[in-house]
Amino acid sequence: MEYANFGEFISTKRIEKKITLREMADRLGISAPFLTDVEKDRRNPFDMEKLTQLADILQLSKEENDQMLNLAGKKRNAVAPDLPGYIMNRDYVSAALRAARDLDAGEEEWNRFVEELKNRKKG
Amino acid sequence: MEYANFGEFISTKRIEKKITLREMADRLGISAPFLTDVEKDRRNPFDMEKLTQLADILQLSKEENDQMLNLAGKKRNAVAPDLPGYIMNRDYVSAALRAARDLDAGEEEWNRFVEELKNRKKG
DNA sequence: ACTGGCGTTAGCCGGTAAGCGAACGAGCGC
DNA sequence: GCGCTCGTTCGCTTACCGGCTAACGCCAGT
Repeated sequence: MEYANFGEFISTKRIEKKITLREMADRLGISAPFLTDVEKDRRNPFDMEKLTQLADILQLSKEENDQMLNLAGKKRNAVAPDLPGYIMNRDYVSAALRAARDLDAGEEEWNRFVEELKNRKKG
Repeated sequence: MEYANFGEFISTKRIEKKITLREMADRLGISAPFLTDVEKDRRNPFDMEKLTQLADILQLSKEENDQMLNLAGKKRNAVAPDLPGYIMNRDYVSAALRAARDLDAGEEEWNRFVEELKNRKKG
């Protein structure tokens, strides 16, 4: 499924699960007005803590969760909020990203990297 | 060289180059008090535009520049500010980062990725 | 002793974001 | 018609952050 933004995503998922807006707000520990604003894309997505709760409440699959995180990042015009923690303080990751950027690595090259990782970890 | 934080880095480099604080502030288009605060690590590092100017003023090598960007990121508790632009809107990069995280990829694996990239682009 | 440059301090301002309570309008069951 | 639930709007408070001006204390030179 395609979603225009983070708010639309969580709104759709919430309604699918037949959860009321006020109930979800309660479960997240926020007010209903705040939640409706986020769903309507008038506020920024939540912080990671609430995003984690959200994934639990909405029972998201890993794919859906990744999608949600990406949408959360895009609205903030930043990287998905689960990634900085991994990149930060791993200077070799930063260095690799710069190398990939400077060498114009494309999608296939990144995918090949992932495949090799999987093979190596499995074998 | 090791630097405790971004401010210490730019302060050290500035003094090495025998540039006065007020002069550097002028060149960056900011006030001297603001600059001193940043050097003393009491304010956040600059935005990318000023970081680029800074690299030019201080005549940083690529390695020094990367180091500066990493330090700028750490102070903000975020990824180095040159990277989000590359990661964002490249969902395959986000996906690869998550895969690497979940598979516990180590430094050697990331470095191998970079080496392969270099070989492929060169050959 | 005076000046001038240097880094620094203190305090202020404007913008933006998180988050809330009060109150509202629409729909529905009785 | 009444009352309830639901989503929503309005306006407010609080906090942080970028950036500034004014003014300070410290030397070095004259």
